[in-house]
Amino acid sequence: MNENSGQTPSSQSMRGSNQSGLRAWNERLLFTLLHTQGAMPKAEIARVTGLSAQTVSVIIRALEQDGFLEKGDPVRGRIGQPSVPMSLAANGAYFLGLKIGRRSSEMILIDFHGAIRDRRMLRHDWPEPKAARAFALKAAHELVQRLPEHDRARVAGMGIAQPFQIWDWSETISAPQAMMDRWRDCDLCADLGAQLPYPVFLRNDASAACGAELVFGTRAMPRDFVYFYIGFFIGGGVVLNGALHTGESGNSGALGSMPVRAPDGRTVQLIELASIFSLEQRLVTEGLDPDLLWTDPQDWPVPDHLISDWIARAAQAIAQATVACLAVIDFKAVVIDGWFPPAIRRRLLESVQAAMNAQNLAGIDRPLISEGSLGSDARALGAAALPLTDRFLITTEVGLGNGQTSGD
Amino acid sequence: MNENSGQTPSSQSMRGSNQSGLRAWNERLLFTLLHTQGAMPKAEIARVTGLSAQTVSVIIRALEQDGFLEKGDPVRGRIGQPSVPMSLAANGAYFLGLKIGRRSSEMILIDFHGAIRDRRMLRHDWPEPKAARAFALKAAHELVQRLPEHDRARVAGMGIAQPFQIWDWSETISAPQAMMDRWRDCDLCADLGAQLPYPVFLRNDASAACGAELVFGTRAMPRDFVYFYIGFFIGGGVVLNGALHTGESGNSGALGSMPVRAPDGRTVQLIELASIFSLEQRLVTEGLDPDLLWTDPQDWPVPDHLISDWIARAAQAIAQATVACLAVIDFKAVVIDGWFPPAIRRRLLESVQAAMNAQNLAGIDRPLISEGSLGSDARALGAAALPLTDRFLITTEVGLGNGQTSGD
DNA sequence: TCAATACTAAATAAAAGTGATTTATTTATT
DNA sequence: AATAAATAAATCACTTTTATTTAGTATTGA
Repeated sequence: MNENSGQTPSSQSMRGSNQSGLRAWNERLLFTLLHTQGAMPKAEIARVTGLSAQTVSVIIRALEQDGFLEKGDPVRGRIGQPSVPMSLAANGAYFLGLKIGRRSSEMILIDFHGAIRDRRMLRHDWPEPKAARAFALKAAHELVQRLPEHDRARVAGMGIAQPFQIWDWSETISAPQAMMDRWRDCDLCADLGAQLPYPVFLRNDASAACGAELVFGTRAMPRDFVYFYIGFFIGGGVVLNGALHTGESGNSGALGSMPVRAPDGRTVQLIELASIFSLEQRLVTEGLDPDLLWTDPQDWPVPDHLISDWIARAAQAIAQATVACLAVIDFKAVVIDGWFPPAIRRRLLESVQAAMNAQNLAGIDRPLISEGSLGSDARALGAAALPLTDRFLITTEVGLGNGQTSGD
Repeated sequence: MNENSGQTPSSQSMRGSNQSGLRAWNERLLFTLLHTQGAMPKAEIARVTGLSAQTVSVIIRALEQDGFLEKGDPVRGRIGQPSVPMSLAANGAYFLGLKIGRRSSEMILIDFHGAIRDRRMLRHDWPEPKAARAFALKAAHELVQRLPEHDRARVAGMGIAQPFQIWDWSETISAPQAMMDRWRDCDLCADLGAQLPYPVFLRNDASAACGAELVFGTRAMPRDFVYFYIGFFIGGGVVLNGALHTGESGNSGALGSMPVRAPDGRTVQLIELASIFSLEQRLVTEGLDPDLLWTDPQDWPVPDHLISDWIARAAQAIAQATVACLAVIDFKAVVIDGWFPPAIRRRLLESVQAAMNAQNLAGIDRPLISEGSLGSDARALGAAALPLTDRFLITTEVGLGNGQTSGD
C-alpha cells in the first residue's frame, strides 16, 4: 500500500509555506546548483545563491552527513584558506530509467552524476503491457542487486518513457490493433509503483528524451526550446522557462501529430513523413531487411540515396512543423535528436536549417537549430531523470525570492 | 533615475530564500486567494492554505493595516463566533492599462477589484510612438488626478499592450512602412518607466488580452489554454500551468504567424485569413465605409453575407491553427475573443467548433472551445493586469511547499 | 417563555520552535 | 601581515503550538 504512482506531482494549488518548506527549497537549490555547475566550494555557493555562508555551511554539512555530497581535494594556490569544492556524491542516489520502444525495451541504472552504471535490454516484435511489466520488475531487481549492498537503499525511484496513444497509429504502421489496444487501459506506472519500494513516474518517450537533454545535455540551453526526437515514431518535447512542460495529461509536445504539407500537396501528420518507420517502409519495398536500421544506432548500412530521400522529406516536414511551433511559443532553439547515427543527425540538421529559409517567418523570431547530445540513450536517460528531478531538483526557476528590496 | 523598465522580471535564476521571502510569498498567496475566490474569513483562509490560524491572523492584520484588505459584515447564523470575511479593499491599489491599437489607443484605470474606474481614448490614423507617449503621459496624469487625493499614491503601476513587430505586416495592410518603422527602435516601456513614479510593463496586445481573461475572466479556466484575440490583427496568448507564458522576448502566442492552408490551396499566415482587416478590405472593395467596423464593437451594421463569408474563412483557418497549437502544447481549452459584437463572437465560435470536426486529431486530445468573457476591453484590462500580477499575485502555482510529508 | 448553561468556532496573545543572518573567531594559505 | 574559507555563538524573523478570550448557537429546566 503505497502512493507511489502519480505521474504528475498534483498541484496542491494554494498551500502556504513554512520554514521546513524553506529549508527543503534551499536544499534543492544546492542540489540543482551542483548538478548543473559541478563542484563548488561552500563560499562560492553562498555567493551565487545569496544565502549567508553560515546557512550554506549548515545545509551542506547535513547533506554531506546523509551521503548526498562529498568533499573534493582542497584547492590551494590562492590567497586565503584553501577552498574545499563540494560535489554530488556519485553514489548518493541511484535512479532507474525504463524505455519502452517499438523494437526493444531497455532499463538503465544511473548514479547521482547521471552516469549509466548498468543496463538490461529486451527485444520484442511489439511492445506488450504484460511483458513490459515482467521485464521491468526483473531488470529493476537485477540492476539493484548488482549494486553494493549499502547502496541498494539509495535507489530513489524509477521513470518510464513510453510512446503515448500508440493505438492511434496502429493502422499507419500496420500493427495489430488488438495488441496496441492492450495499452489503452494499462497503467504500468501505478502497477509498478504498487510493487516497488520507491516512486515510479511516467512520461511520453519523446518528452522524456527532451527532459534528458535538459537535465544531462552537454550544451547550455536557452530557457525555451522545442525538441524533436526521431525514433520509430517522431515525437517532441517542449521546455518552457527552463522546465519541461508536459501538460495535465502529459501529451504536450505531440509533434508527430502536427499537420504538414506533403510533397504531393496533401496535408498529413508529421509522423508520416519524419519517422524512421517511413524509411523502414521504403527499405521493405526495396527488398531490404528493416533490421538494418535497428541493430546498431551508430551505423546504418543502407544505400545512401534512400537515406537522402528520407532526410529531404523529413527535413522539409520538420521545418514546417517548426514554424508552427514558433507561432505558438517563442522558442529560442530547436533541438533535433534521435535513434540514428550522429552523421545522419548532422545531415538532417543541416537539411532542416536549409528548409527553414523557405518558410515565411514574418512576425516570429528565427531560432537556433541544433543537435541533441544524447542520441539513442536519450529516452532511457529521460526516464531516469524523472525521479531525480522529482526528489532533488528545482525545475520552475521561479522561487519565492529572498525578500531583499534592491535598495538603491 | 529609477529602474522601472524591465518587461520581464529578469530571472534571478539561482537565488536562495529566507524568511522575508517566506513572508512575501505567503502575503502574495493570500492576495491571490482573495483575488480569485473573493471574500473569506481568516479561519477559512487558514484551512485552505494550510497555514496556522495565527499566521494568517498576523499577516491579514498587517495587510489590513496597510489598507490592502478590509473587513466585511460578520456572518452570523452558524454555531460559534461569527466569521468576519476579509476581502481586497477596492481602493487598496490602482493600476493603469494602456492599449495601443490600429485605430485608437486607450488608457484605463482599474481598482484592486479589477473594476474599470475611468478611461481616456485617442483616435488616430496610425499608431505612432511620439503621439502614443504624449497620450500616455497625459492620460495617466489626468486619471490619477481624478482620484481622491489620498488614493493617488496607491497607483501601483502601468501596463502597456501593443502589437509586436507590426512593421512586418505594413505591406499586408498597406500601411506606410516609414511610419511603422518608427516602432522598431522605440522602447515606450522604458521611456515611460523613466518618467513615472511607478513601474511600467509591456506586453504583446493579444497576450495581454489573454492575461486579462486569466486574471479577470469570469469562467473557471483549465491550467493550460490557448487564446485567440481577433482585432485589426489576430493574435494569441498561451496559458501554461495557470500562468501566461510570453517567452523571453514576449513573442509567444504569435498565432497570427501560424501557416494555414487558404481556401485556394496556398499556404498563408493566419493573420491574412482571420483578422478583421481582411473583412475591412472586403468592405472597401464593396464600396462600404470601413469605419462601420470600428465605431462600436457592440454593433456591426454590415451586410450579413460579408460577415458570413469572413466567419467561414476565419473559422476554417483558426481550426487549422488550433490543431497545430495542440500538437505543441496539450491545451485543454481554446478561447476565442475579439473586438466584435458578442453575437459575431458566438457565430465564429460555433463555426470553429464545426471546422474542428474536419481536422485530423490522431494523437492529440480534443479541447474545449469557448468564448472569452471580456471582449473589446480585454487588451486594456490585460495591460492593467501586468502591475497587479507583478506586485500582488502568484502566477507560477509551484511554490516551495510546506515540507509536511504526506504521512499515512 | 426565558434565563442559565453547554457547546462551538473564530480570533489572538504568549511561548516555543525552526531556520536564516550577523558577528566574531579560528584556520590555512600566499 | 593580509586574505579568504569555514564555523560557533548570538540574534532575528517568521511560523506553529498552546492556551485563552470572545461571540455566537443549542439545550435545558423552571
